[in-house]
Amino acid sequence: MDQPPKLVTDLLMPGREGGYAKGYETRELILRTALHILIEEGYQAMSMRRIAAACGMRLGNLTYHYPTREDLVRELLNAVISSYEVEFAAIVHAPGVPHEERLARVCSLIIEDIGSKKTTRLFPELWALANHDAFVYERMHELYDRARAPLVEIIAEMRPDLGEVARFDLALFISASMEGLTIFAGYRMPFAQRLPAVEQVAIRSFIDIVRSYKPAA
Amino acid sequence: MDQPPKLVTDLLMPGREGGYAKGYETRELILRTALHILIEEGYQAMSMRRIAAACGMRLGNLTYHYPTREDLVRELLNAVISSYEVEFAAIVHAPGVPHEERLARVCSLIIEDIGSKKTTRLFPELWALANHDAFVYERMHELYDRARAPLVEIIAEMRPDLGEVARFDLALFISASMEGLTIFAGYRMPFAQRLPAVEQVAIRSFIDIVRSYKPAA
DNA sequence: GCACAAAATTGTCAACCGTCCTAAATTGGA
DNA sequence: TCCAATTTAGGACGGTTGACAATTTTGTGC
Repeated sequence: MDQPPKLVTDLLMPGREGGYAKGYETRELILRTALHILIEEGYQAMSMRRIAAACGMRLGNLTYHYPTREDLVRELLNAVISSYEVEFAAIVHAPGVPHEERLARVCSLIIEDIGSKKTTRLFPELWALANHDAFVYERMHELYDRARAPLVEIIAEMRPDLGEVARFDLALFISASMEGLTIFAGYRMPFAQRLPAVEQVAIRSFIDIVRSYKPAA
Repeated sequence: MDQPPKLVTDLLMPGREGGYAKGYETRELILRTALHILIEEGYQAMSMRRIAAACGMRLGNLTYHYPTREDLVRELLNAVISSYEVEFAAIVHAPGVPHEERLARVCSLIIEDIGSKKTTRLFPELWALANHDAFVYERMHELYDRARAPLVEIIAEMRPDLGEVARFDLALFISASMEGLTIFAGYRMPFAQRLPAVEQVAIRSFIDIVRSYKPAA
């Protein structure tokens, strides 16, 4: 009742090479549990002992699979971000649909995702971590590059007259606008109720600016 | 060289009642140092010992002024947010200036602030904390309420035909759009260089949507 | 079912954390 | 100047953290 059933896998781990099947399942359990703690209680609550306990295993076993906390965080980040990446890769094309409608659909998907508990909780943690951790910074912005790609593509079709830089600036603005909604209208945020309405405002605004934008002389 | 001289006080402490002047200065040093660590190294690095050491004082002394870490965090948050609140309160009025120009100026100020190191580093920390700390959540959204007020006011003047809800949705979208820029074009973010250009896109977009918005029937 | 790699257990380590307490030094006002 | 209020020093407590080593149990391919 707290959250509708998830539509996408929220964790995408690299295939296993060697090792037992049990070990792979255990690592999956570990990352899934770690993500759960991260979402529910935040980054600092996600300690090795806390994860191990929540998995019903001993600390030594956890450190067997992930020798250091940094190893675990890296793997978790890779798995989580990979799942977003395949999601974005899937929504790129919709042949026969007008450009503006495609823009609206892509934005709608992203904004609805922002309303989910996972995204509302996870990304602010990443934003904070990225400011003090080069690996998180790198990996996170890699994800955003891929998320922006469909926008750049659609904008290019709507405005072939624009230069690449101007198209990019538009996509950047649109992407940033949507991310900003997280804090105000994300899951259990004070204006979560307004998310559908603001989504309409946003999409109208995005279509307008892409249609009418004239780069500075 | 790392940052231009700050234009506003970045800390606003409540006036002292009783007590010596020395103590007030010490508390100010403590909060200023804590803020510095928070910005440079993140929330979890901001430990009592770390703060005390950076202040050149003993732990016992720090705990005299702020008995618990929670006390310190509360005071720090109040001081930091208060300084933003006076900043916003100051930019409300500009008589004789056209509405659209006023909207542009307010947004310009906010976006330029987003480009500062302090804001780029501080707010993502707040966003993450707010998800797991009721006090931070409350205080932060209180700040955003005040930051949105000037926008609502200007929108009301530009669009007296709109209902309150529609005006609010517009202001919410505009506010969220700007905050979202933090992650992409804030201080030392990958597209910090594009901030001035995106600012122009944003402001044009905001003016357009406020001018043309028609609420759903 | 055997042998061996993989997985899981158990216990220890130094480092750090927030909190608390007492004694000394300093300060500011009468 | 003197005294009380305030500030600082210094240490100790219990608890948590990440990392590590030695050991036992388990799973799988042969």
